[in-house]
Amino acid sequence: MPELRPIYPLADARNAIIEAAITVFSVRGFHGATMRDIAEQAGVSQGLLHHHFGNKDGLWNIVGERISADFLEYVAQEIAPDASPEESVGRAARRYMAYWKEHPAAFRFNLWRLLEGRTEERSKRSKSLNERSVPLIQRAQAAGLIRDDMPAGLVLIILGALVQFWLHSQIEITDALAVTGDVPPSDDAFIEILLGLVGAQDGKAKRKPKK
Amino acid sequence: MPELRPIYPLADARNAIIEAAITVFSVRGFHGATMRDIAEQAGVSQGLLHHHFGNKDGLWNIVGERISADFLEYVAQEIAPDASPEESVGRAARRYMAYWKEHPAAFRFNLWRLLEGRTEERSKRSKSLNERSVPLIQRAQAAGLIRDDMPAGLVLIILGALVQFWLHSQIEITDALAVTGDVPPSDDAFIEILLGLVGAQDGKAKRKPKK
DNA sequence: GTCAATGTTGATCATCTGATCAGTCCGTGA
DNA sequence: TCACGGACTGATCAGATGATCAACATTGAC
Repeated sequence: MPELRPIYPLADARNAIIEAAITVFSVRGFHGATMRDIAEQAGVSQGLLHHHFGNKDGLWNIVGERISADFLEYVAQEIAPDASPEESVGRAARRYMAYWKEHPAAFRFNLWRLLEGRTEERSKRSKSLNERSVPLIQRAQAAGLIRDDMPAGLVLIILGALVQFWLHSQIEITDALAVTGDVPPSDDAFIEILLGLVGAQDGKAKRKPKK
Repeated sequence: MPELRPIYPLADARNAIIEAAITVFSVRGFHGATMRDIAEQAGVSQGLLHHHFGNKDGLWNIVGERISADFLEYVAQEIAPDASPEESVGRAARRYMAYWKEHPAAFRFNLWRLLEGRTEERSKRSKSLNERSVPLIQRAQAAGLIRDDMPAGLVLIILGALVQFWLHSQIEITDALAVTGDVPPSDDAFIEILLGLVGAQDGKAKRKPKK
């Protein structure tokens, strides 16, 4: 959290602007946000945004790069190539959820970016993460921990999709469960359910619930 | 596709406007779309939009209601309360995917609506669908066709989330599979994989791939 | 201390956008 | 036939918005 209304020789008004832009963009999207909103939120003049980032597109792109880099750094360090497959898939899944949970603005920004379309570096961004994660799952498949009736990449996609949906659709989930009088599980319990879904399904090797 | 440049006593310019609005809103979202764009796309004057719908919000809401009603009608008729559980879950899942596949504009509009936040009737909208679908899954669970280690509502949510992700993230999916040199399955094959995921997992009752 | 480069502001511009409104056109019912 | 109401248009308005620019402040190199 950067200080607002920075003392003059603040090292980096630039960072304050980026932080403000993340906040405003994530709430209203590209077209809904205004340069004035962002400037006010950052506590600087509007002209300064153009001085540092050229135009609105430039600012949007910088915000996107910042978020991608931050996310990658946070998640990738948990996906060590030499980790034992025993608990590593669960650990990675929990870390993945934790990031988006702790950075709801970044989460929404990515949804906006998906729709706004101005994101052709998307695959480039996820490439390095895939190259770390997929072998992890392959090893877990080889160890009999993860079902091997589908490619490792698909397992990864399924886990990622469900975590994302879990985070942005609590309302729908609550509603669907309410039909039978159930209540949504906790975040950790949900991860356990996911791991059970993709766990090896021959009776014996079935995943035991965590303690 | 409504005729552009309608002859004067055209029964319904109103519908032409709604169709145009679906198109334009789905591409650019609420703030990105302009009343002029929509008017031009519909082949009418801009003033007419305000005459029929009051303001931009009014038009946005009408479009939302139109899409929701259309979707419900399309999907719900496949979910007969008296259907046998044998193939009904698969049929419903295929129909669900088919709708969004055939109506990509409606699909994108719903994503926009999720982000724009102007949608508190969302749960109301999905309620009737839940009340039809959940019992369907419960019966399939009782018949030993669907895994019963999680509530029926959660099975529904998981299937829905994966179909949606499947539709809007083909790029990510292709990338993740490319790591191991795999290619994405067809739509139908993907549905089969999903049913295998949530299928009862005791060796015997396992779901056999379709023909 | 001087000076150039960079950071920063506030005012201003041109354009876009949602909304309004007077007025025209057409069908309909008395 | 006439009058009325609704559909529709085209021009126009007021406000918002992205961008520009001249002027001032600050920093750091020499």
